[in-house]
Amino acid sequence: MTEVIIIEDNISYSAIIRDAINQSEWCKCKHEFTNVADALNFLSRGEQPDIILTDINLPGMNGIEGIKEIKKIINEVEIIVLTVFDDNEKIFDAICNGANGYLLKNSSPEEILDAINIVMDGGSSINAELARKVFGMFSALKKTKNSYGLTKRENEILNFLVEGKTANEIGKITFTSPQTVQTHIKNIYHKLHVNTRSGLVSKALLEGLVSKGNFPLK
Amino acid sequence: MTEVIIIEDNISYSAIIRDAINQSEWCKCKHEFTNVADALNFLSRGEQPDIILTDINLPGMNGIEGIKEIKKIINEVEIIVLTVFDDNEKIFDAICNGANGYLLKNSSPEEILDAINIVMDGGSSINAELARKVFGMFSALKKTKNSYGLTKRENEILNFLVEGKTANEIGKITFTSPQTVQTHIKNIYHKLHVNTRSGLVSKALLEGLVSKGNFPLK
DNA sequence: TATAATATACCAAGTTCTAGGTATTTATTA
DNA sequence: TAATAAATACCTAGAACTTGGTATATTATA
Repeated sequence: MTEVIIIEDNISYSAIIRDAINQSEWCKCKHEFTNVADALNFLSRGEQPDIILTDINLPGMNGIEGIKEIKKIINEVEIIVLTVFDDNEKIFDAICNGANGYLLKNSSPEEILDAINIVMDGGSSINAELARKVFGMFSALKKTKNSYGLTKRENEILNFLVEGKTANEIGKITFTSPQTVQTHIKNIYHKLHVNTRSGLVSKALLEGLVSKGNFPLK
Repeated sequence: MTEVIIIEDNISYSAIIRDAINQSEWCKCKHEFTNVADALNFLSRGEQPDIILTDINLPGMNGIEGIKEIKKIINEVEIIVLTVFDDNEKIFDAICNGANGYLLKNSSPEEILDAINIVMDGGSSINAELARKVFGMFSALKKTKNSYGLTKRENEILNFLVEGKTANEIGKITFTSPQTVQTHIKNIYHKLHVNTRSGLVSKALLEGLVSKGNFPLK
């Protein structure tokens, strides 16, 4: 029997979910909370639910912080978040904190039970609309246009710099003199408006000017 | 009527999918290809399918490169990829290139039709197992923070270094001597096993040792 | 073909970094 | 209280970087 607890400040919505859960035969919800603090209090008494269904926008501590605190108490619990469509930041944070279910707040009892089922089965469940939003953000991120007009050679050298190599080392690799490499670096500096090696590397990575595997996505 | 084309080198699996699609009333597949080149050739003749269902491991050009090339010809098409479970890299690449459906290669005809439906409806579809894998990688990423045992001061200085500041500048900001800053940097080098400023900045960013907003996740 | 862009290479002065030290003060912890 | 960790500060020599130049051969491109 899967045990679920709910953290949701809208008590009427919370009641709907609870009832839906309790009507199933494999899943029960005996405890509901309207804020994270109460739930943490409950968990620290040694209770171990299988699933925590939590809202993100909660009074007091929000759901994201809540997830972090919950994981400190029990790490094995599965977390499913309920979110509104426009909460881009929050969805990311939830993913990073290890939630395995993502539902829109208007989800039907069936959708919620489905998600619980999938998560208990070892999968992750994400609503199709949210999935498109999440994927869309990743793909937008990857459009690493070389907007600074670096040449092929400059780009090659930039990549070596990001790997921490010195002008000397790069010269040996590219079979050119270190002075030539230094000249290229000088030109890159001017194009990117930086004046330190570290600033250059930082800008290159943060703006996706170099492609380190799937970075910045992994 | 939704038009689908399939790119899949396993012709028997391709046939199963095609038949399943053609048995539906809202979706038809008239063209199958065993490699990307043939599909590109087809698309460049002006054909505009709604959905491209593509394998990732293909002979010749792989599915990821394929997606890139396809997008160059028609940008509006929806892409659903078929992948094996262990293809971590590939899944990321597919997401980054804007695919909106992710199915395991053993997916049933029903699952595939479901995915097509969701994607045509403006959502994204991802198999629960793959979703957990993807989310798990993100959350693992977020946990690599400061595993090198940097002290508070070292961490503070690391952040300034990532901003491209010199030891001198950092000294002025922190009201300490540049020599002290230099000593801290030296210690950071030892802890992170690097020996250049650029290598340090690179490692700090790539491993999430510094927190620049939600970077590296946005 | 003329022009612009790219890649190449060097000079030089001043600054900054790197790596090896030593050493003191201030918590923190065993 | 003794030991440890953290932050502080300085020394030195050699390496590397930064910034301002100049200059030539090659390759696109208008």
